[in-house]
Amino acid sequence: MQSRLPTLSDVARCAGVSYATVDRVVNDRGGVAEKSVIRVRKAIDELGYVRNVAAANLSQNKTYRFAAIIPTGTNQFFQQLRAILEAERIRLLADRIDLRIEGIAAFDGEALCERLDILSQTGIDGVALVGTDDDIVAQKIAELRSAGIAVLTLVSDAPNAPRDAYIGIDNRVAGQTAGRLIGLCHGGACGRVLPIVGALSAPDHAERLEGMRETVTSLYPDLDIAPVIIGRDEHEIVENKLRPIFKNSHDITAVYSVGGGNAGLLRVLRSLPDGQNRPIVVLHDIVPQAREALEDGVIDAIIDQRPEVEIANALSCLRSIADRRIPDVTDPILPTVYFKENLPPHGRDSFVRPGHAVNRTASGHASKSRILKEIDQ
Amino acid sequence: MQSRLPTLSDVARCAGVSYATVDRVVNDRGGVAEKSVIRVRKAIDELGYVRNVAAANLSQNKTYRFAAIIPTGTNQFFQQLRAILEAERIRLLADRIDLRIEGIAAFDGEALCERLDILSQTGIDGVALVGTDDDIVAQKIAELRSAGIAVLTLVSDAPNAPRDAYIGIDNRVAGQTAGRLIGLCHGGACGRVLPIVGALSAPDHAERLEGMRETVTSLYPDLDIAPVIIGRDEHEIVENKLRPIFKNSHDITAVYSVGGGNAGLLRVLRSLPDGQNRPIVVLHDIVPQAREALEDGVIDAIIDQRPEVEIANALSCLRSIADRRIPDVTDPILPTVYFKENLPPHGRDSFVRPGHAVNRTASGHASKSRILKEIDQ
DNA sequence: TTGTACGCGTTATCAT
DNA sequence: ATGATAACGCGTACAA
Repeated sequence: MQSRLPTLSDVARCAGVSYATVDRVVNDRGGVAEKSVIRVRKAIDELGYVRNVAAANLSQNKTYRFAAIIPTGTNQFFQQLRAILEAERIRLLADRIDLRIEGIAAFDGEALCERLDILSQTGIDGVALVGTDDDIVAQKIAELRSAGIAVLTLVSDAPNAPRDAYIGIDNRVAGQTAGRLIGLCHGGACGRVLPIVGALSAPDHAERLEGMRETVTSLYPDLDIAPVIIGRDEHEIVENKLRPIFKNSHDITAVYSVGGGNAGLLRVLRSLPDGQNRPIVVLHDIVPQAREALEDGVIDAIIDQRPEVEIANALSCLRSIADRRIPDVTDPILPTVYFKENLPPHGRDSFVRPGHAVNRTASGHASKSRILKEIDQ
Repeated sequence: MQSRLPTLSDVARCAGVSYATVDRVVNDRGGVAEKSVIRVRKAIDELGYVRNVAAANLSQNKTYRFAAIIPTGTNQFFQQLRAILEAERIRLLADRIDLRIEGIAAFDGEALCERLDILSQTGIDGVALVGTDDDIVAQKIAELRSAGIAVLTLVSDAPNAPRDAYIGIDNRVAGQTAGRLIGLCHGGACGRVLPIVGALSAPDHAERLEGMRETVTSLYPDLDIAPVIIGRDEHEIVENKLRPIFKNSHDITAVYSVGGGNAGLLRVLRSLPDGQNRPIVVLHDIVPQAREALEDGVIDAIIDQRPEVEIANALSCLRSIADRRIPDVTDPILPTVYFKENLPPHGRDSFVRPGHAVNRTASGHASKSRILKEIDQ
């Protein structure tokens, strides 16, 4: 029935000390007599004091300055990632988080380093980037962290770099899952799996490939793995490398595409002659074309990394680090398998039905108009 | 470079009106001259004003009072759900959310209604409950909402009840996915699928069963569906009903268990004579025994509903409704397929590596000791 | 070592 | 129709 939770003042009164003393105890600032500490701790326990985060944030009145560096180019997944970030901007501003979204050429460690240099000079609290297996990147990350800037790797880790955290799926596990799926779909028959990657310098691509290889070779010895196609996540390159393979040899029974450029793969699949059985196809990330292909039955499964969850976790983590708090323990992001049946709905429908508590009162309308306005911008 | 975002005072100054007038415009309180409204709107646009939610929350100094009603009993999934909620309590208190966790017999609409009556008298802002297909429950939900209490159904919806929202997976889709998996694993061979449910009055169970039936009958006509076992989510009941079936007939090639009581199923599976091939097994929800079974190869796949995500969404949604805001559009929760390979790690490991920004400063230690203390309780 | 007082941006109330 | 101002709880600068 208590409608008001205890405050630091309540604790001070209960402990018979001043507000400032309680603050010193609570925030470990030191310089407090031992017996005062004990009395304060006791009062906190008795009253069940819990720090009010809204008040704490307000009193500091700090605007966090974060940046996200996302590869540009035709890769639809990164376009989607960028769109999710853009859509979050206003919401984040309401929590006093100022997010810059930067573009950068994919698979280019030098360009990434340059951008990081510029960013660190403009003064930011943290940055999220897509990791590369590249010594100069690891070096630059170390520099940033020495300068007190939080660094997160997103989607793909940066091996040997002292980043604060990696936010993304375990890509080896994703590859193993793909291997399991492909194996299952062969139903004991022989076959040959064709892997497609963007670049082997991208740790996520390399790890997915390795995971698939592990599972297939150990659990499905009747399956063979063809030489890897390297497509730089560009659909033209993928298409051009793939066409001759499907034209000249008919032994490919499965395709595992770990990265982007799948528009090229799909064009090839859709143009296969009727007589030629289409291979089992597993690819990554629900982007529009992949979704269509799954709905049309041109491919069999998509492994997704839930970019919305990744971004939410990354922002929460950046904030915790900037606050010098222990990061919230978020659940690890798991590679998620989608078939035609459990493909998520297009428009991010939620299951919320309109009702009396929403959209009715004056303040309800106020919120609505504000929100609509924000979305327009 | 701006380290301070514009405030309502800034807007007032820019618009040449008082603080209170700006507040009236921003919060649609009315009673403002049209020309003032226009000037304020213009100033807001020019300055890029965004409401500071920390300040807003602080000024209201409201503690939300929510309740969650979770079935008791041996069902491990609900035990897990309860544990997740318990673990969130202190965190929630820091955001001034007071969460009560209540227990109730499973599949018992009357008991649920009684509990809801008691709760509504103690004064709460919102409640989350596991829905039942039951007229008196629908009736009671309507009463609560008329009294201004937000009502969410969690895990299982309540058909025809005017709840504010349903937070959970689409259970028909989950069933369809199970059907697809079972079909794939048969590799074109004939077979007979044995479904196990807790109760058909539970909408989630009924829908999963129906979804599986749809996919199997339409896509895999060589598969037959055996009469449904009703086990009330109790492992002894499940075991007792299952033993004779596996003893007397050897034609079951797959089992789909939509609910709880799987300890009984697993005992039966583990004690099958060596000569008898174990069936393909798909079940729901990663609870310890199911995890072990998947690791041991006793079952083939688990369909999970990510209870942590469900709870996070439910709380966020309750808060929005209590605030009379438009609920955040959260991504729909999707049934997630796990094989042995992509089973999430046990201890909720995150990918965070310790580093300089965390656990070092004085305030870092303060946070740490507080958090550890909270966990002990 | 301990205590006081002000600022943060919003909401709500009271006065004009 | 408009304006002034007191909370709200925490962090912190400064005084004792």
